[in-house]
Amino acid sequence: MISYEKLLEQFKTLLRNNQLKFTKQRELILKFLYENDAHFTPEDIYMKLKQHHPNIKIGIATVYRTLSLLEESNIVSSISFGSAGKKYELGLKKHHDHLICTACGKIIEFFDETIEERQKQIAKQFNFHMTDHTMKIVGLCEKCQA
Amino acid sequence: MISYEKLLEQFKTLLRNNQLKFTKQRELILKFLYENDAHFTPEDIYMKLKQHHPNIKIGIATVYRTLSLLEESNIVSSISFGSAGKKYELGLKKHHDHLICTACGKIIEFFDETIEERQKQIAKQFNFHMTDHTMKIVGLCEKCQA
DNA sequence: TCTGTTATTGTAAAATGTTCCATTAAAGTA
DNA sequence: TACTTTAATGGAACATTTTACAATAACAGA
Ligand SMILES: [Mn+2]
Ligand SMILES: [Mn+2]
Ligand SMILES: [Zn+2]
Ligand SMILES: [Zn+2]
Repeated sequence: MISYEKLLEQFKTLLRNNQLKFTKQRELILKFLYENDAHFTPEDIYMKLKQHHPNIKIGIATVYRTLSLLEESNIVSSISFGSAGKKYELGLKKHHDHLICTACGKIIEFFDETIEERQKQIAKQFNFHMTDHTMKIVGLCEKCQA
Repeated sequence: MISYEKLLEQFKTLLRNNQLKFTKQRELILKFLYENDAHFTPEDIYMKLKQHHPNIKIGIATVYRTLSLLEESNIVSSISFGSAGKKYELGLKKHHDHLICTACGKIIEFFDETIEERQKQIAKQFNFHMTDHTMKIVGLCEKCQA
């Protein structure tokens, strides 16, 4: 797993290469996701940051904007639910897909080489240049079946 | 492919079995999706219906509600995009997944037995009761690569 | 460190999507 | 058909997400 310092350098380089600026707000959001290995809505992140950093001013719009930027830059990834909206997580872990429980909202992560390989073949078959893919298995987790 | 009359009967039966009512608005939306084999946003459908049926009153809220109902009833299915929101299509076709071009919005449909089978195995492995699954391959279509 | 340029910010407004509620319409019964 | 019950509707209120804009902070160069 990459260290936070390395990640920060990587982010700063990315910003510099695109004539973008490194701000307190952007750093806070990146750090929050680095330190909290779970899936969060923009609102989740906004509330937590306001609470833990009352001295630093931050607006909800900036959270939305920064998450979009981080996602475009492939630093975070998102999944969306039927109702609960979009949730973000740091995308540093090896690529994975999700099982989502519709009853309790639990998210299980998995990786399957066979599926990954098949996706590449399908893209090729349609002369499609794949830049990303997502797969969600929706249903009931073990507990919620009871 | 099922005829519209059969589909309508199926829908009416479903409504009856759930003490729901068959309304002009619900019929219009179902018919629109039956007659137009593509992917539409709720706004798309709302505009088209207002335009082609100026005599029948319909509200945007009803379109959202009806699409949700139809999706829960497994009559339509939806895919969501990065920006363009959620798009709906009639779910009568054999289950399939999607390739989405980020440049022109083109949607290609595909079905892959290997992936379907693997998904079942993964759900089983996590003692997960799968009720649905979606997979999206995002990238550039043949044309947009040029 | 000071200064000039420009991207980023927070706030407010706009746009999109969801929920509430009083009115209307569907559907069953006589 | 007339009557009764109850679900569905449109419009407005509300919530969430995106955008516009003027003020501000980052950063490069002197
Ligand atoms: Mn994940
Ligand atoms: Mn489709
Ligand atoms: Zn669960
Ligand atoms: Zn394309």
